[in-house]
Amino acid sequence: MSRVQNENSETKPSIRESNRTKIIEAASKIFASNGYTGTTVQQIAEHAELPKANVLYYFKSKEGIYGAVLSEILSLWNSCLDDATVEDEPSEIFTRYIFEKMELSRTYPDASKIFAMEIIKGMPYLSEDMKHNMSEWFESRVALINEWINLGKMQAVDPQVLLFHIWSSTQHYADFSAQITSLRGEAMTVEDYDKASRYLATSILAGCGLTPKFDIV
Amino acid sequence: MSRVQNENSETKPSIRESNRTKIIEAASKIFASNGYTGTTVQQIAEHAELPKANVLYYFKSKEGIYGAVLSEILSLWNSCLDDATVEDEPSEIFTRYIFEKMELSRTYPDASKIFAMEIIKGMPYLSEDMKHNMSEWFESRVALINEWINLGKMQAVDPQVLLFHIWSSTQHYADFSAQITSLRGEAMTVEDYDKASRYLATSILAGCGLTPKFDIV
DNA sequence: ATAAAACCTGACCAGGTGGTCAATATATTG
DNA sequence: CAATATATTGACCACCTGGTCAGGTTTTAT
Repeated sequence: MSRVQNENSETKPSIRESNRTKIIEAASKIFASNGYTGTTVQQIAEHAELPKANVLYYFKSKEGIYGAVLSEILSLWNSCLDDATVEDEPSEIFTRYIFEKMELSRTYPDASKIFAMEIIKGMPYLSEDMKHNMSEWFESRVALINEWINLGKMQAVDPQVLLFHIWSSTQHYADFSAQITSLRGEAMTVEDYDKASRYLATSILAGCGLTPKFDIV
Repeated sequence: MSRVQNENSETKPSIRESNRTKIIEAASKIFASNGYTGTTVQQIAEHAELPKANVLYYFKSKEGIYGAVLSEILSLWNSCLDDATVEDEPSEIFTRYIFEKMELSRTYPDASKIFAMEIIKGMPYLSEDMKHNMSEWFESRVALINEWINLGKMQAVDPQVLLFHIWSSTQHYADFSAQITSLRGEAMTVEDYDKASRYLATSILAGCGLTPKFDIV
């Protein structure tokens, strides 16, 4: 009974977990704006308000910190698309998915940036395990979309290209926020995100011969 | 007679320019896959087949090399959208622009990657000059699109959001090529790029109430 | 030919980096 | 209250990095 907030199976009280999350949060910010090699353990330590040696006590190495950050990020990547089925309406699922991805970009821009840089550099630290999970997820979603197409629920578009389209256009608002803010002259507000989401949903769904269902988001 | 290959106005023979471009080309590759801080001058020197001290003879500093690479990249960024006018048909211009951006992603993926990382990190090295140029270009294109809208040549979509959409969905194929190859199981061919370009043009133009003009690309 | 300019490069250095370690302090447990 | 596990930390080090420089070679100009 009680003690619910622990996602881990271990019953370790807290100080360990508390410090580890403090470090991971600090590291995420710095990795996002400095990149992996541009980040020093000293910087992470200062941001976490811990001595450097203490940081290295919880994570044996800088690479260990980075790995923890990466896997933390991937655990965020769950979405409504995960448990969509053939019975669902693609227009609803895609609309919701686009809004979800946009909300993720708005709420966790650092996570998106770190992931983006990792991929741009050729995924040097992404474990085979993570790649495998990504591949499985991707294949199953491609299969699902193909079923929708065969059922005549949407136009015949290449499912892979469609997924890339959704990812790129939504993640862009996190990854390129500096440029967007610079060009617009001001940062994106929640309303701006909503407008952009509606536009993206309209355009992307139109490319599938669908009309977005805004009432459900 | 002969000596045509010099793009610069100076009549300096060649050795200087030849070595500088050798260095910049080598640096582009390494910056793209290692990032700024992840790249060492030694690596650039080896790739350019020059001793390190010789590299530092042509560029005073690592930052100098990076700056040269960045400005080289921005000089690639010219496109058909630059000299489009109100008289032009938006469907033609956008179709051509999307195909151009995709061709750029396919042909110069390293340039796109370096630029993407620079922006993700918050544009720390982009000169005020370059930012200013980008802003001017952006504002004038936004104004042009607004004119098209006022003339009823296309649906009323936010021009800023539209441009971000085009950039993100096309540059994705350069920046995230590692992920794309990994998920597809094979690299994108020229035909794959063409298919994806057609799809993107269809979807993005549909979002503006337009139909792409494939015959002109 | 000769002087001047441009080019080349091995050797070197000061500063910063990730990571270790031994000593100490704190918390947990029986 | 031990005693044992966990947590904390300053000091330290081997290594790597960007950058310098003096002395050399080659090219160009007169």
